[in-house]
Amino acid sequence: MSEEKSLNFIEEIISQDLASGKYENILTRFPPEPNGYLHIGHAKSICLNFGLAKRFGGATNLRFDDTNPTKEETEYVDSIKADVKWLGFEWVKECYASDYFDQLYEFAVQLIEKGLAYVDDSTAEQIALQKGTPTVPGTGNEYRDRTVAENLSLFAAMKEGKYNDGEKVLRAKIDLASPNMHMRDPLLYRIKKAHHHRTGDAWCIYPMYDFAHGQSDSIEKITHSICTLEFIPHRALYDWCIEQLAIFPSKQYEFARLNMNYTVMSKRKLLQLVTEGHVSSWDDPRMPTISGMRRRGYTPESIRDFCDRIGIAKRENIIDFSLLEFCVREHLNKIAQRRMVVSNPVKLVITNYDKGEEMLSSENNPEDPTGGVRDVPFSNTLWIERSDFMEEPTKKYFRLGPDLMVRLKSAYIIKCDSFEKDAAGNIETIFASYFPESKSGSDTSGLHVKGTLHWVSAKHAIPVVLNEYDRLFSVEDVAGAEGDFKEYINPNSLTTDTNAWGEPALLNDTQDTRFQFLRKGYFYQDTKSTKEKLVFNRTVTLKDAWAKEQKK
RNA sequence: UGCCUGAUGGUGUAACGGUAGCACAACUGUUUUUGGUGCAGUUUGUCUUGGUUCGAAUCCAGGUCAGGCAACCA
Repeated sequence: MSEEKSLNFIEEIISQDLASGKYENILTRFPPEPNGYLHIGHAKSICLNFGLAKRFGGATNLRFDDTNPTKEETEYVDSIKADVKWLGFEWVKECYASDYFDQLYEFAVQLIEKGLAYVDDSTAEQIALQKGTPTVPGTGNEYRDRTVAENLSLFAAMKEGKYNDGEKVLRAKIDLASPNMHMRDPLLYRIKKAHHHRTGDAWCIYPMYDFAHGQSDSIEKITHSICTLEFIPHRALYDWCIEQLAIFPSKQYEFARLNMNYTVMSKRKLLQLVTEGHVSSWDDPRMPTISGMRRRGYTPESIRDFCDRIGIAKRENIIDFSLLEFCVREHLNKIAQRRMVVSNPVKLVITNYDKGEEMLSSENNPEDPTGGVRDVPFSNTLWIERSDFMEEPTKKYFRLGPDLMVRLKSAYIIKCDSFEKDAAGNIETIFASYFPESKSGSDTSGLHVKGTLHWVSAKHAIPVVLNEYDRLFSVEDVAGAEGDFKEYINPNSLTTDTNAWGEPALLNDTQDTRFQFLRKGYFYQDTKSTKEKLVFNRTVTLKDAWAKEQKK
């Protein structure tokens, strides 16, 4: 299949580089900063980088871009590794920009020696001012003319810790009038007397992104360094550093990052949702994080399929959330175990059933002929969904109502004879009679019904809790909406249903079984679920044509 | 009044000078013991104006629109 698919622009470049003999093998990298959990946008980048290597017979490094000690933590490093593995990818080397600090320092010294870098004593504000604006060239200052010897000793003193944060920076000496703002003597090193999660207190100066990323690529001999569109202006600097240092010429290519409607993708906003308690944690099933999707029941296969379908291009995009849901249903439909769970139940008594109880058999997955069957206990007192009964049925209602017939899934066809209400006027019990010859699998009744209901035997049913999730935000374009994005959080993004009953087979299933609760949706046991208290997260609903009909 | 990107149905993404295709969404029909699934089908598109060419989504020029760039973040 994927061989037939046409090449995206990056695959095009790679196949040319391979055909021309520029490279024998390609090496890509996935370079997250360990300052948060990975989200679906990272999944796109992961699938791209690892996928490219897989497709063209190369390899991929996992590199932590840990050059800002104040934001980064080991907790994030661990979660990132777990998420990449869970998605199904293996890196050939685990790297850290912080492992290159010595080398990077040497690179900086080389630049100083070539007269291409200088120590600047200006404040951040002064530097910003001196950089000019996109339409006005920047101006230099007296520090720009320091001698090589002076710069060398000042930079060494910076490293020694003789200055405080913000007192001095190392800058490249390029072109203060460049139309590209990033080339107007960019900062290379800043002083940060902060504890680093890996190097501890060994360093008090840290390289900026622009003086770490390209060099790290080069040190690892990355052939194709793929990043998102906002780094396009950085490419000139990326190339400049590599050229001045005369090191391995890694090349940077940019693609459009993933945007999705009804959610947010920025780490800053995701962090805010967690710290301010709008969601329970980074792996809250409503979060677009890999860990959240995993807990919700998404499969790695479906996420990879999604990343495949959205494609790689340079055009800005906003992908429909429903495409992700499509991919999840597509996979789950093939693998999920079918079970019956009834929520908001109403009692159904089958008045002419005098066998007491019997075991019926039901297929585990109609999509999978090898999926087998399971036993489901049947008796004269069942629970069915309250919404499957209508006292005064409308025309297109295929479910139960006075004098209406339906099939009970894997059991019998029944006919509603009467019903009783409680004092408050709610339906309390439905009375029906069944047709013994309509038994599932050996139906000789000749009866035809339009509706099939799921059910559980009241005395065999086990209580379950259902977490039903909806979109986290109620507007499509969350980032573009006016005001604080948190105002648009969907108040109904989580509904917990504690009045639900499942068939006993659920007790025999393992924690990581993927389920389809018939006519309700796909479900997956929550991390906090136990045999004593089963808790299921709804991964995604089934398509529901009746719900659509009702809206009309 | 700078520089850099980009512009193809509702949403994405192909077509590399030669029939605008695919997926999702929507809608119709059909099958079905899940109003699920499957199957068949329908609807909807090349930002604009010129130019080159037998022929332009594609090449060229101008315009329009959208996004990005002036963190001691990555």
